[in-house]
Amino acid sequence: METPVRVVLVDDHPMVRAGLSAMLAPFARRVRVVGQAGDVTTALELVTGLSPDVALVDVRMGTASGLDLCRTLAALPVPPRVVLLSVYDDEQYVYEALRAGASGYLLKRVDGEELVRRLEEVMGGETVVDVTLAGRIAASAARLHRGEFWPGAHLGLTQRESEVLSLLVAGLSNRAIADRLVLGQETVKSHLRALYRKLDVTDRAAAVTVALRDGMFR
Amino acid sequence: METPVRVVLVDDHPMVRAGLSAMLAPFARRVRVVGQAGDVTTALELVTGLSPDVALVDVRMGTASGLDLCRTLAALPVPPRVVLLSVYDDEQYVYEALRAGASGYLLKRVDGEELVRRLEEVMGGETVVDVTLAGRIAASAARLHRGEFWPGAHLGLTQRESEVLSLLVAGLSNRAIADRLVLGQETVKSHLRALYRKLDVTDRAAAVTVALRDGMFR
DNA sequence: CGGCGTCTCACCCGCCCGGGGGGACCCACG
DNA sequence: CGTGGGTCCCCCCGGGCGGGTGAGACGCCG
Repeated sequence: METPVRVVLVDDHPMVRAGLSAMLAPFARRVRVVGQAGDVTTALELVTGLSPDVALVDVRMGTASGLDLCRTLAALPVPPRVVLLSVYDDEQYVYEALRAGASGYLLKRVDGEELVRRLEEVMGGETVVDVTLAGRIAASAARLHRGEFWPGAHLGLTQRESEVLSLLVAGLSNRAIADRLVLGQETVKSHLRALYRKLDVTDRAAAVTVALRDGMFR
Repeated sequence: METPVRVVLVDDHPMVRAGLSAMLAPFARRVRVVGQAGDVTTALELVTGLSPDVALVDVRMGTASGLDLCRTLAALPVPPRVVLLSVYDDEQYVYEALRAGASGYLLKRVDGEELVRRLEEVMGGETVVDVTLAGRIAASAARLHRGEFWPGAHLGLTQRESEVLSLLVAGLSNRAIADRLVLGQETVKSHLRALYRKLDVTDRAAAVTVALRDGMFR
């Protein structure tokens, strides 16, 4: 066993910090919490002062974004590895996180043993992503290979229909949709009819309901 | 000092449970954590078996809703007080929570001292709401006193308008809405016009988008 | 080459819907 | 007691929308 991983916790909830500390306490020989911060400024002071191995950062700290902090930390002369913690199991966030320079993206459902193992993996140079997310990312990658990448493809919508639907959800009229997509409104009506048939609805309001409930758009 | 408040923790994140335990540990004489559950079923077993004073429940447990659990617990022969914990500082959730039978709605930013005090207040029969939320809710106290709890009340919708909107989201036509509510469709149109004005939209599709995005209906 | 699906556009029809009036009743509030 | 808001209903009107049908252009695949 090597020297323990030195970790700084960054989260605006005292509760979460206490939870992390408590969870990591039994593994003190492998992971050592050397500091805690509840906001971005003290987090920066702490990291520059202590030069920890890893900063364990919440992605959503009230108003401030953990992603921004991640970028800031990654730009330091002696950057720590940054592992982001989140409750959002959304693929998109993972991409942003890794692009922001994070070495890991874990969900808050992890337990102590798992967390310690992941932190050690990060120290070994690996990039760790929560397993459930990793699975989904793999699945969506597979979909990409099959060519299904626009929202609604799983319902048999064509790309164009998906575009029309997104504007419909945005509240645009047929005329406005036509202008936006540089089409005649008759064309838009054609797409809408196909859309209604595939979504099994009879009007635009119901189509919006189906689309939003399905999670195709936000 | 009376006997300590007996609390059961319900949260799908082991970390949060650990954090709560750690935060409450220094106050063992006032609050005692007698059990922890990571899912709804074990939570039910625990509560029925231990009959705790308070169940401290996360509103958002992965897929399951803490609100549903709250309703279930409130329907038990010997119901515990239920205090919901959340990261969402949205008035609407508070309404739903209280309607679901909760005795409290606290944000996860609370510290140990605060939490202990709140739990004791709950045991005293009070209904506790996070102070920042309480302030905002006080603004609409008049509505609360009149018992206006329907979805959309926070946007100034009347109860009738809310009913119409819900059927609109369900994809019904004006005629169908009128039949369902036993009204003339001219009346429905009246309500819809008021609705469009309040939601700042011009047609039903946009109204559906606003309603669903706001979380008024699912 | 000849289907097949997608995307594009057109014409016609019927009517629901949005927008503008107005007016009735009831009840709470001042 | 007046006033204001909520609920309910009515009229008219024009346009947007849903529904049907048809067709030309393009790319794909067997």
